[in-house]
Amino acid sequence: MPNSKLAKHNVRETRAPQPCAACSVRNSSLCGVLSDEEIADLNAIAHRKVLSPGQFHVLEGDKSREFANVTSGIAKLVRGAEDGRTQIVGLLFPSDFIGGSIGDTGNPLERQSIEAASELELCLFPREPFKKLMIRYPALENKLLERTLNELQVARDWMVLLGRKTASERVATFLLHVVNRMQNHGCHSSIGFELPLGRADMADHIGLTIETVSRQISKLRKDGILIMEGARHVVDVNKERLEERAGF
Amino acid sequence: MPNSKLAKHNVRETRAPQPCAACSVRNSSLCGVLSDEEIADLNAIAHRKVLSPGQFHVLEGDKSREFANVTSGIAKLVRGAEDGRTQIVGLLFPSDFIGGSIGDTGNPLERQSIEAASELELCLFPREPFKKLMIRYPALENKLLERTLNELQVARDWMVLLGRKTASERVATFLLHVVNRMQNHGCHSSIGFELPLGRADMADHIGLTIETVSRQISKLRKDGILIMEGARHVVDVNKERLEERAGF
DNA sequence: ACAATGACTTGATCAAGATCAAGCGCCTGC
DNA sequence: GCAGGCGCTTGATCTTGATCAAGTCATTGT
Repeated sequence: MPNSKLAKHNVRETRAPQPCAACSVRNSSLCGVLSDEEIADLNAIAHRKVLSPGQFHVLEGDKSREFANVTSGIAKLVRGAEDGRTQIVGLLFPSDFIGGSIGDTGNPLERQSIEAASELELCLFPREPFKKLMIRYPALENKLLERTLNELQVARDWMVLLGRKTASERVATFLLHVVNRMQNHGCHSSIGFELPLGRADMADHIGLTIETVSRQISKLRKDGILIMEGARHVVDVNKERLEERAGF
Repeated sequence: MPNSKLAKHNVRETRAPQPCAACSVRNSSLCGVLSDEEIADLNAIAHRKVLSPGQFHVLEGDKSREFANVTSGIAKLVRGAEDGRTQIVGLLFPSDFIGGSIGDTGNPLERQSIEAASELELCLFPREPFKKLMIRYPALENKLLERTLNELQVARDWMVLLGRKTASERVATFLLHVVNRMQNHGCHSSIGFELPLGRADMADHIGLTIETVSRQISKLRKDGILIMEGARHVVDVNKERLEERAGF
């Protein structure tokens, strides 16, 4: 496991080192709508990037903005302020796509970036070539629209959490989300799973402080709803009781 | 001005009473990407609906879900819980489009609806015919994608507000949004404008209580940043000072 | 082995905003 | 004109979660 000082120097970036055929999210990602012949065009414009935990991939600035697929690992979509306050506006799991905003009139204030929460692999597509491919393959654009509309629903669900839920509801809701996504991606073996975020990141995602998150998790453990070994490894969860606590 | 009991009975619904040519948002809405000939196809599937303040247009249930354009008035996108807690996840101004989620696998929990904040006119498009038109006119789908990506950005901005901003920052941010949108839509004469939401709705949009919103507005008035006549009519705002208070 | 560091936990205290409680002004209907 | 209701304001008090402050535990470097 690389330490963080070392990590800053080992970003690797490669151009299409292997065909999409070998990609672990070939079918579950956006790419799933393209045939093996069609996907060659996508492969031609793609390049991969590997990030270590804590490293950033910046989405700001409209000159070099790219679309991206998460091919492995977990990423945080982060928005920050100068004064240190930050908000994680989304988690990205393998097969998730990052669309950014498509318009060329993008405002410069879009201070949003992707931060690796684990060892992370991205498949990047430069903006303009990708847009041309969407014109050529309408199914691609259609799938992106469908996913974006879904993301909008998810973002609005989160607005309800941030605007109206209590601390214990927030933590329960967050854990449910993680458990569900982990199960969908097969990262959830019978021996449990690792929480993708530490306490500080959870706090930044659900709009609380580290201490409040910690206390709420302790309470869930005392109440037997959550069984853990150490601070990150979840052994078991009682989803029914968690759903009760999540409210709504 | 109809009282709310009367209002419940005068929903009017008509099928394409007049061509899109006469529509006040013909060019600023999604429809702007279609030529006069092409728009006839859209007109053929459209029907209009007029709502009085407080009336709902439900978006739940995947059988009859429709896409919609706001042609005049202002609407609230509302998500609610059984226990009375409610969150306004967006405001809709003339020319805004309501996409909902496009997938046919829509979850039934999508308890979201549109509530008229003023006299409101919607132009509704049944789901399936509209999707067919998007296939026929790719520019339509492209424009919808562009708008949806923008809405996602806006929703995530709001997540930062709800997760990390203080009460006074929230109120200032909200007022800035309203002023800017009002100016864009020409609803902002030199004699000022009416706030589109009452205190309770503002509270539900920015995640506060009525009382806190009221106190913050009183403070802005005392500080001379906001000049009002009565509780709803804004005579003038100092945008620079409001931006300072909005933070970030 | 041992200091140092960083992630987490726990307790004590504080404060921002919620809740409770009047009261005001305005409109509406009788 | 007047009672009633509604939306808003303002004040007093309370609560939730933030802040401040140790302390634990595991890991890492010397």
